[in-house]
Amino acid sequence: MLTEKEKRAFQDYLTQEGLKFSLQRMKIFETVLAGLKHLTANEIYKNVQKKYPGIGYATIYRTLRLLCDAGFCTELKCEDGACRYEQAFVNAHHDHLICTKCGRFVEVVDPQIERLQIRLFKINGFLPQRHRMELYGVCKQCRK
Amino acid sequence: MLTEKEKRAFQDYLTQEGLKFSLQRMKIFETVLAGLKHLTANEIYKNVQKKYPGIGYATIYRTLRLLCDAGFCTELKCEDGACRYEQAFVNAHHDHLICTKCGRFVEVVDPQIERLQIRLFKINGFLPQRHRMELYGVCKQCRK
DNA sequence: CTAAATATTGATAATGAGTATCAATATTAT
DNA sequence: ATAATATTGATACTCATTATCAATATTTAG
Ligand SMILES: [Mn+2]
Ligand SMILES: [Mn+2]
Ligand SMILES: [Zn+2]
Ligand SMILES: [Zn+2]
Repeated sequence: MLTEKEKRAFQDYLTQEGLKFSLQRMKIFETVLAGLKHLTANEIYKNVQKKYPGIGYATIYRTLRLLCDAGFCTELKCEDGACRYEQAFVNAHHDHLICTKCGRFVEVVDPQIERLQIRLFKINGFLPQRHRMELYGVCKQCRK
Repeated sequence: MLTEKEKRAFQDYLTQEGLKFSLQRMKIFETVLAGLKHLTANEIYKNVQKKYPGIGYATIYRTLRLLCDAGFCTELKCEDGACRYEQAFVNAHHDHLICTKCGRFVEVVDPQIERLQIRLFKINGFLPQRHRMELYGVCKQCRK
């Protein structure tokens, strides 16, 4: 699931930025990119620990910040108060449908909505930067 | 800015729910409904203190929760990690354009977007409950 | 290949928002 | 008025995240 090309891109980024390579950084990068999506920092911590016990909490947070800054990963501030992370290497921008019963995330993009959002920015004299749209409801499985 | 009718609605709500009237509750209600919008709990705390020194932090949080449950007020989980509150007595649902330079909030509703959101729920087998849409950009003033 | 320069790490203390606890006090019903 | 009950403020606590710092690892220069 994680290609050599992606690993190299990460190493190149570190070099470009004058940062040093470390095994913990690579393990976190691998976990975030190859693993499940929409994980909290704590879930990522537990995942990385399986492969690399002894890793510190602080390193998880530091590296997640690094990955977000580098654009390999995006942060999603959730309603439960925690942040969830998902790889942004392959996946481009998308929004989320979230089940309020089971927490399921469904990724969606509606080009019409995206266009109307730009129009809203324009109408109100804003220079568009980014947006966040979350649709909360009950998924099919949870209604049975 | 705060009418007798609104005050009475609050008192009626308390009675209906078997809750008791208190001066601190009324002061907080007045501040949230009459004051600025999109304030954090701490900002509301400081505002209420001007009129009612000695009020406790816990009472602010408790009453904000009460006001949200009652539908007088809505909570907006912001990117800076804090919640912001705004009265919902007059104002119905709306979304926000937020300036990333100055923090200005502009309230918007786009009926077309709202319709497309419902369609997205349907397409994905979700029972719609609510949504949140925030558009981040740079406002006209901040681009000068 | 060393050794110096520099960045990273993990442990842990600190922060900040929000919640839980509890005895003192206020409101309401009788 | 009195008893029953809810609310309050102080404060301890939780939870996610950030800051600090000495020990360690990586990189660079010689
Ligand atoms: Mn996603
Ligand atoms: Mn608003
Ligand atoms: Zn579900
Ligand atoms: Zn602005």
